[in-house]
Amino acid sequence: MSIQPAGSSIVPEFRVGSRLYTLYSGWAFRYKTLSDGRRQILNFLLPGDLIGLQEEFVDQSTHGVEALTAVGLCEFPRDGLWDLFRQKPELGYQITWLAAREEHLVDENLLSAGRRTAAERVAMLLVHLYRRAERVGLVTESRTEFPLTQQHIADALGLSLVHTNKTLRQLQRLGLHSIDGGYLTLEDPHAIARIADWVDRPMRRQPLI
Amino acid sequence: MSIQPAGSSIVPEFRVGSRLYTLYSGWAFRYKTLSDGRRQILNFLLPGDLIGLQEEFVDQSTHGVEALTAVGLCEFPRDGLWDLFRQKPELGYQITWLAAREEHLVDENLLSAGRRTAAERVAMLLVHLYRRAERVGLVTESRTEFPLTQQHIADALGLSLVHTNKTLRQLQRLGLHSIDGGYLTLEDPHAIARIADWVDRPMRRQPLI
DNA sequence: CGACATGTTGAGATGGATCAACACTTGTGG
DNA sequence: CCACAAGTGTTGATCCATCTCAACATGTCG
Repeated sequence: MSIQPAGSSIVPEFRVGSRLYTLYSGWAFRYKTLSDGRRQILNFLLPGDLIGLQEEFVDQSTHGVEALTAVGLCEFPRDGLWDLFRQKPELGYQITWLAAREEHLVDENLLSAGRRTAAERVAMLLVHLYRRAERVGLVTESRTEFPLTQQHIADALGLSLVHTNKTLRQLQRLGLHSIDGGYLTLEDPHAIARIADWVDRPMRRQPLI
Repeated sequence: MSIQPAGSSIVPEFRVGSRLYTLYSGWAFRYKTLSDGRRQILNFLLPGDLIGLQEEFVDQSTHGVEALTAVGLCEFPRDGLWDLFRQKPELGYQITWLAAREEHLVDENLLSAGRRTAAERVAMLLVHLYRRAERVGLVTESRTEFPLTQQHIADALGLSLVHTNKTLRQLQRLGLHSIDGGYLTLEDPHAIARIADWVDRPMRRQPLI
């Protein structure tokens, strides 16, 4: 396993033939940028998530991956995914599981960016990340580490930084959540979930790779 | 293989335990809706695309799939994906290939919805769909069947129907494209690609399932 | 023929963008 | 130790891209 510091680039946005990892510890995110610099964060990565699967199939890396905190990475063997599928079909199945789940995350984010208002997007992001963190055991005493800056939130939601700030403050003033000292608390989980139009769907237990 | 008419629902938006198919012929799309009816189209499906993979892993279907034209569907064996991976790892590998590629499509759409202007989104959608159609042999004489209504385009781009119409007309007036009689032509592929900030990236040959 | 889906266009309203300041913290070099 | 720059968060004022509302045209289908 290798360790990388917060803010470092795990997969550069344009690059040929990178490797496949699982995120063992820490937070990261996938992103794309337009040629004039506008950036969209595609989804956030929590422990257990896969990094670099698309690069295996698309010849050029089309998104970057960056560390939000210090991260631990677990690298897959170099000899190719195809061999892995042949030799350990169970592992192949689990990789597909993770790929389908990540697509599900992007689906949710696209629904937000395309159809939700600013307040709904922010609420959705907070609830969604909180529940994901919860599922991988990152929540203690009703709060979770929350290493995103407002710029990250804005880039994830397709909003401007300024409007993101105003919307966050608005929700916080309503007593829905608080972000303090790098930790997120859902002060009124029911209300914030209602705003986000969030329904907690059961997912199968996550495979351990 | 089964056939379904245009406009029919292939996978309803909320449903437990549906099946896995490949789209053999025709056009379809995946979508999600908020509880008040706002709809977001996640991506369009062309021949060779997979339908229903997420349902295999998420216990409840979280997106619907609808046919745009009459479609031919090829159903995977009922006995479960896990057996398939074990017995035919090559097929498993190709399924993962397709899953990663579909995620790549959703990534692109999220970038559009989050960061592109209306004109850029429309340009991107037209170029992207045209190139995809081209890749599966649906382009003849520089045009492709184009079964989307403006409502579909609006729902895919996160725009209102009215603004979608005005933007389409604007691009058409500039001589960038034309949509006529259910067919799309890129009149000025270079210009429209520039607006879309589109770069044609090579992809590996698509596996035939 | 009427009902309905689809496309088109103008006018006015508005959510969110942009611009501009400023506060606070952290790190860095002198 | 201070001076300064850079990153982050906050807030008000103004602007504009897009939304909403409204009306109408066209084509299809029963």
